[in-house]
Amino acid sequence: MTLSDKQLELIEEIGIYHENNGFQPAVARVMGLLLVSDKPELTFEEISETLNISKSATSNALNMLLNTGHIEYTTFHGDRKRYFRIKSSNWRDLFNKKMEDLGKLNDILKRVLEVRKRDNPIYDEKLQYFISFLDYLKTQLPNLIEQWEKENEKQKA
Amino acid sequence: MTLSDKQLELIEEIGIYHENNGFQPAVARVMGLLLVSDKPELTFEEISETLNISKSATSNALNMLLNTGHIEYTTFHGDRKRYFRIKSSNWRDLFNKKMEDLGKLNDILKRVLEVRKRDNPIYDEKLQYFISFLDYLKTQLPNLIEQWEKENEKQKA
DNA sequence: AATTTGGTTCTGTAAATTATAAACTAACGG
DNA sequence: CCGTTAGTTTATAATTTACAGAACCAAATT
Repeated sequence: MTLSDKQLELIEEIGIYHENNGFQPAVARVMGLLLVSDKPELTFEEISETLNISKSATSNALNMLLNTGHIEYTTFHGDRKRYFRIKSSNWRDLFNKKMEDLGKLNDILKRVLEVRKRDNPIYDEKLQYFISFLDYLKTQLPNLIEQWEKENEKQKA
Repeated sequence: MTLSDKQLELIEEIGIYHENNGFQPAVARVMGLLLVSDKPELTFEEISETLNISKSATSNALNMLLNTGHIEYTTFHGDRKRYFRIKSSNWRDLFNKKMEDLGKLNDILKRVLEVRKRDNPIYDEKLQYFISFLDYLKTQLPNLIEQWEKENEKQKA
């Protein structure tokens, strides 16, 4: 498989994005490739060869991405190869994970307020403020998503 | 300075949270300490001793956090020590950074759609859907924040 | 039953990260 | 100007990570 310069460039950018989110470099490149590839589904061999990573690195990356639900595969009758693709539900998941992360932060911060004993309550105020914002965000986000879905329907109609 | 078990535990949790966000372990622990400490401001020495990290690690961590605007310090007349504390504006910044990151992702995804050539447009649809959601989120987030600020005013009154 | 295909698992290692200890420096106090 | 305090810088040690290469394995093919 050959890729255009733009595709190669994008794979690197997507790679760096995912590296910053805690993925290993090779794993991040596999995500990039599956995303920018003209073909939506690629085999183990295609991935390994196109990205120039060893079979072991490819195996590890694919299994990691399968386990974390980022990709999936199909097979075809009379063909032992697996055809990997990005899980399309993955987008919503990715967004949800970011939001969950904020939730985790919020939980920690609430415990901070419980545990530390500051003489002057002024020091707690800003933190309380942020916590309550995150709580508000959590309640309002579903509404926002609903609203957007409505808008989207309108546009289609 | 002595910390309760709960405080020590929280420092580790905050540490792990920040490590996942790309901070070095020692840096992440310093953030944790400044957050859970009963005293809002701590000296270099207190930080170094309480966390049991070397002077150089402490120096690096504090300078890194100063440079990235996560902490700040005050001084007092006739006292050469600096008193470090978490920048309170930091909370909003932290949230903004997460949102910026989603914006970055969105930019990349838009370019993906431009660059890859998939025969079947069905494969582009879900991605387009996600992109338009992120766009919508970007327009609506300021409103949401404004709304929350209003609610907050009401509560105070 | 031997070989090929489509991987997986194990071992070694280069490179990067993280932290330490010790030497150093700049400011102040006596 | 000598010692102490408050840190910084440098050199280096320890740990972790990320991957390649090779051996390995199970299913299908010849």
